Amino acid sequence: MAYRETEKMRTRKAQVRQRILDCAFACVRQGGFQSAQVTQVAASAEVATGTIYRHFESKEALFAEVFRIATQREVDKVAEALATPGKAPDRLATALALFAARAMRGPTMAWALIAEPIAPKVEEERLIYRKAYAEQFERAIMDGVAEGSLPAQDARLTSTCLVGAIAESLVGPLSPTQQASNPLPDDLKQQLIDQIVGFCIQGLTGARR
Amino acid sequence: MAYRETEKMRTRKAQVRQRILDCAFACVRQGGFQSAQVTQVAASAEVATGTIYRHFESKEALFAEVFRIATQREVDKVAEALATPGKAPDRLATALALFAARAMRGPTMAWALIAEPIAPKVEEERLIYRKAYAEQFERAIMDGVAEGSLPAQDARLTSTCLVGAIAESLVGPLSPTQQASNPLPDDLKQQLIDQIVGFCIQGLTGARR
DNA sequence: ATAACAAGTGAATCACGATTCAGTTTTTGT
DNA sequence: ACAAAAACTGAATCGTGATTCACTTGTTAT
Repeated sequence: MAYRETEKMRTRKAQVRQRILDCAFACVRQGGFQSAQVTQVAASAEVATGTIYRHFESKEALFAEVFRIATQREVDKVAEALATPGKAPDRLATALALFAARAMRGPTMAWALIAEPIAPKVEEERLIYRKAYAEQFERAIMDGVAEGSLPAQDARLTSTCLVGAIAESLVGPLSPTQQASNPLPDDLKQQLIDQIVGFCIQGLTGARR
Repeated sequence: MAYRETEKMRTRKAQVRQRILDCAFACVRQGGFQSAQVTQVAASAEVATGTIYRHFESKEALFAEVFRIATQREVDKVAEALATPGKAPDRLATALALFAARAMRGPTMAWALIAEPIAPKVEEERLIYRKAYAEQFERAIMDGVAEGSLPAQDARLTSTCLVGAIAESLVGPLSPTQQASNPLPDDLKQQLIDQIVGFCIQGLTGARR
């Protein structure tokens, strides 16, 4: 008898797996899921195509995991912003601005997470992602209603409207293509974000801040 | 010498072309652009695959035209709703409700027009479509600002937020898949639409209607 | 050193759908 | 009826990219 899996090997395997994940992530960040090819991921991770399949069930499985990781990051950031002390409208404004700013900094990834059409298995992850967001915003909105800083409303619905308004105004008409060609200067970006957040908060509170 | 193109033939050709367009339209309505295959369109129009290429440059060209037609229909409806007499907020509320109701009645098509990712040539059409919408809503918002029924704002941006909020709340989380499996009863649909429009108008005016 | 097994390789294969095109049918004017 | 010109047909081809697998290399225990 011989070869027994050892700690060293387990570590090395995990590293390769991680490198593949990182490279896949980079591919998506750069060109979205559409342009993410197994061959490219393999090349940039410096492994053979076949190796990908030693670490992941399929392309879909790999990218589902990439999606999950990217998503978790964003949701955590939003959760963090919402966890600060203060009245609900202020916390929401902060979180929305953060969400918008991050989407703007990485529009391709934002588009990929929010709207880009993808394989069913990845789409499932998107549902989870959306639910996670909805829950964050919903909770804050419900806090606001409870403390009287927001009028009564269907928190689930309005949280969805928030995400839609931001997503569309950031990655819709000012779409991926345009983003690459004409990057806005920072001050205009900030102004745009302020306006979008203004609209959203007004939609929630019925009043200008 | 012989065959000279005759009126009869020109008509017949136009009919075939139209039948292909109609069937392609039906395909998109049913399954979005993603699932629209040339072979299927041909089959349902009862022509050979090759015939499609006698009438259209390419698959992209065919679907670009389908997109244009579907789009024009929607934009016309919105334009009509906005053309009624009255104060801007009321006209906008009517138009938004109409937009939402139509999207809800045909969610797959709505998704295809608003957000489904597609070939570049079709994407170009989408840009035109979005501009057409933006122009309609923008004009109404600017009317409102002028007549004092809306506070000063960046009409372009807010009109985009409107579309995003509606699109996301109708075809996002309550996505194509879900729509098929659990169709809402009419009264709840109406209620949902009212709430969405409420959020939007509040976002514009800063006040409940 | 060697046996036993796992991990890695990448060219070959497969899947899928758009597109082509040689052959067939239809239409038209004489 | 016939020849010229389209229009139609659909099986074959092509392109693209995921997936496989026979083979090579690396690792471990004896």
